[in-house]
Amino acid sequence: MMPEERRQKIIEILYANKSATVKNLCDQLMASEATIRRDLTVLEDEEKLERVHGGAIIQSNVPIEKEDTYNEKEGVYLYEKKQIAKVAFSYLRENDSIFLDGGTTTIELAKLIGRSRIKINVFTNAPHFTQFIAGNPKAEQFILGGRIRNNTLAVVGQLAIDTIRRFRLNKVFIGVNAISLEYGLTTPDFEEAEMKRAILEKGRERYILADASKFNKVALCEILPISAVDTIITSSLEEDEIKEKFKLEGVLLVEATKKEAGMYDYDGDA
Amino acid sequence: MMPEERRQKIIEILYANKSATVKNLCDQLMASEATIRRDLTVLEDEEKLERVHGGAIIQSNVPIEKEDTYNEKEGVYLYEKKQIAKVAFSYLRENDSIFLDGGTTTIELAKLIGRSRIKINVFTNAPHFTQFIAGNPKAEQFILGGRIRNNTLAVVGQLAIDTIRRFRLNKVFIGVNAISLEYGLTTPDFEEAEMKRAILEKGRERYILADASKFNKVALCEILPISAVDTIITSSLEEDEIKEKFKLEGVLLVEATKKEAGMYDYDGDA
DNA sequence: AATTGTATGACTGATATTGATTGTTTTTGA
DNA sequence: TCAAAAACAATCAATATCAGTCATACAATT
Repeated sequence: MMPEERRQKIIEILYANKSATVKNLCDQLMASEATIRRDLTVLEDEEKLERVHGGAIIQSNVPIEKEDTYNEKEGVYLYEKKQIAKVAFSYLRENDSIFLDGGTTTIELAKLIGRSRIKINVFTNAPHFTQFIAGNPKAEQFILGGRIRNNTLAVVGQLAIDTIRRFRLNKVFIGVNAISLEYGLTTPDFEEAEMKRAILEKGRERYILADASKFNKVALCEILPISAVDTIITSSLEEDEIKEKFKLEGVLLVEATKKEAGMYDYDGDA
Repeated sequence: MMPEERRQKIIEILYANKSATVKNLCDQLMASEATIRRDLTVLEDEEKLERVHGGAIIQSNVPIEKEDTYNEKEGVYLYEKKQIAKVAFSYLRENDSIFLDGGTTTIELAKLIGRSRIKINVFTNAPHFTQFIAGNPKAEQFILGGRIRNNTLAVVGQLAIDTIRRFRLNKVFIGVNAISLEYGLTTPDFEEAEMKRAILEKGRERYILADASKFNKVALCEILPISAVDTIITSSLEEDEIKEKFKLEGVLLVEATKKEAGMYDYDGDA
């Protein structure tokens, strides 16, 4: 078994049981204690679990605020996300009806909308976005109802999917965890995948917001193939080769650090 | 069982039963008294419980974080709201299904739930509450869908009212702007009044959270008469006369700064 | 073929956890 | 108030778990 594969299984076991001992994991994964301990160390560094004496426990307690301040320390990714959000904002027009999917990139777009005075209807499945968007008195907000996943704070479930089908959306903006030419758009959680698919199917213009780190990755749950979206907004990619391949799929790849025709600039408090 | 796992279970047992003896915990967790005592010492250092001779009780006086700066304009009322929220929290039990109405008092209750580990289902029409409640991994959250009023950030409208009717709620907690014996509960916005009425009609136990400044006031839109609620939790009122009149209407008036039977004390030095 | 890098498991001294035992403190009830 | 009972803290030895080191295995690269 490959190391990554084994670590993925550790996470799965932890999500199922909330905790696991080292011995336990050894038996299930046919690995030595040393290997399991090394895996746990790696996964703890990635903040995917919490080590305790004897094993590990899952800490599904990941408030968005914490994540935000974490990224703020990281710096570089937050900057990229802000750049991507600016480009996405430049695609908005007065009287658009848009959908904003939950995520750390789309939240930057929500903040931009909240600081602007654009007249717009915003649907979202991310309850915590509303306080940012509310800063713009000309924005009308709608939230999907349903159960909330505590770690991403996104609404998921059948009620939400049923509701989204009742609206006509002009533009939809979705964040994903992984983009691959072969496997399309994928994300780790099944219910979120269902939700994102339903949203994409309702949008007339479909935008994916994803920084460069998301490319050529695959997560557990399939959303849709690449061809199901119109535009991917990302931070700058090194390889031109990748861009060409996306063009062949009928997808426009926009890089945040370069200007494209048809965009107008948005500059914070202008 | 791993130490951390066992300590989490201790917290769970305490939330379910409000208190536990050392012997009791020994039996449930198959550990010696020495081990349990050590666990209790650790958990007390982490301020997750309070040790007493013979065992431990829950002590939900959670560390106050920076959030005060956000609400600083509220000033003296914020203290009253926190006190009211603490009393409201003391009415919660494991596996309750509650509704939390949007408002500046109920948000303090949301924060308490988020910092606790009580197992509870929370329905709300206030999207911005979700990030607080998400701090508690054992809380399941549901949000009503619909249009959001930008000034209160509460979901209103027919879709939300239709949705709330599909659920059975154990306890509902509502904030109001004005309470009057003659005119009942009133609030300035028509749609919010509709919403609050729908919620109150669904609740088995109905609690109103209102500080003393809300009494003997009338706002534009009628919600329901006083008799439609079971308990009003408020800060201390000067006049005993008022309390008597509420009692005649079949409403229990609880003052946050005084102790009442049936409440468990969760702030030792209050 | 030699080298580099990574992954793995075995080993070892260090650290943490546990239950028993002891003597001390607190509670209880006459 | 006093004495018995209960609960407690401190200590110790046995056990479990941990982190670090080393040698081996294997694949990719030189």
